[in-house]
Amino acid sequence: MSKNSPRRFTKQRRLVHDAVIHRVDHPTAKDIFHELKGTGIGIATVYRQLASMVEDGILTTVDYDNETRYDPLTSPHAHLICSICNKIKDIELPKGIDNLTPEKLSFEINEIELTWKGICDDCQN
Amino acid sequence: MSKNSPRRFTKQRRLVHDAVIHRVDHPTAKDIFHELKGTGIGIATVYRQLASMVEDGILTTVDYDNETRYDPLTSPHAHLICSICNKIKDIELPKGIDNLTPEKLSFEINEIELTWKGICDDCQN
DNA sequence: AAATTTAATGATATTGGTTATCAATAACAA
DNA sequence: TTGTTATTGATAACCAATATCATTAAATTT
Ligand SMILES: [Mn+2]
Ligand SMILES: [Mn+2]
Ligand SMILES: [Zn+2]
Ligand SMILES: [Zn+2]
Repeated sequence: MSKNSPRRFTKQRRLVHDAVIHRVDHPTAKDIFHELKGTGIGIATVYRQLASMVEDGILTTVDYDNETRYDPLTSPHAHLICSICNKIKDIELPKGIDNLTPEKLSFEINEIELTWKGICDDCQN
Repeated sequence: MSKNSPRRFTKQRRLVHDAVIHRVDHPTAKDIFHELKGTGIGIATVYRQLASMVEDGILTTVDYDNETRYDPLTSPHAHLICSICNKIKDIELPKGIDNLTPEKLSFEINEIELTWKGICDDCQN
């Protein structure tokens, strides 16, 4: 949204970017950190870079179980969260959802968050 | 859901229950603790009692900003969250929402979570 | 290609929400 | 009343996330 600071193209920024940009499983900062273990990157830098990518609109966040997860899919979509394995799956936002938006109120809507929680097919035994 | 443990009616349980059961603003554990400041109740007990009330199905939880908030409204409903004052309002779940449920997948849905984030009328200046 | 500027890094301390520990207490049953 | 044991409260511990700060290294200027 705001690009007011001159962002330097560090090797750490590239590392975090490349580690998260293609992932579809909504990793935490620690997940990314562990993936980059061999590079010597600091945990604080991972947190900082992920936060700056959110600022830049490259990532969105998904809060689950009081932990921030990062999502490279920035277009509006819904989620399926398995309460057993905690996996988060992207799913298409239902077509008619915008028609159901409460417009009577003077609430200025910026964002919709739709999540179905349950048990994924892998965990159904 | 499960009432497998013999729950004792302590005065602390009554205090927490009475402090949260009629609230409509989705308080945190610390909010309840501060409301009960004069009673000498311990912060750990507040956390424990709130958790046990969730177990008993008396409360539900709403996670926002990596903090657990407690909700005495246990029937399915949606939320409006103001990203400025962080107030959470209950709102009716749109009628047609169940028809939009993704049933193609073999995902066993237990719960729906629908939240609109934006700016409440009070914060629009 | 230096020299300069300063954003970014990494180690680590700190914060804040939440849970674990455990001796003391009190609810409940006998 | 007595015995059992769930619950309490103080506090240590845990964990995600942020703040601090000396050092490093992009980016810009000589
Ligand atoms: Mn997603
Ligand atoms: Mn609610
Ligand atoms: Zn699963
Ligand atoms: Zn507001």
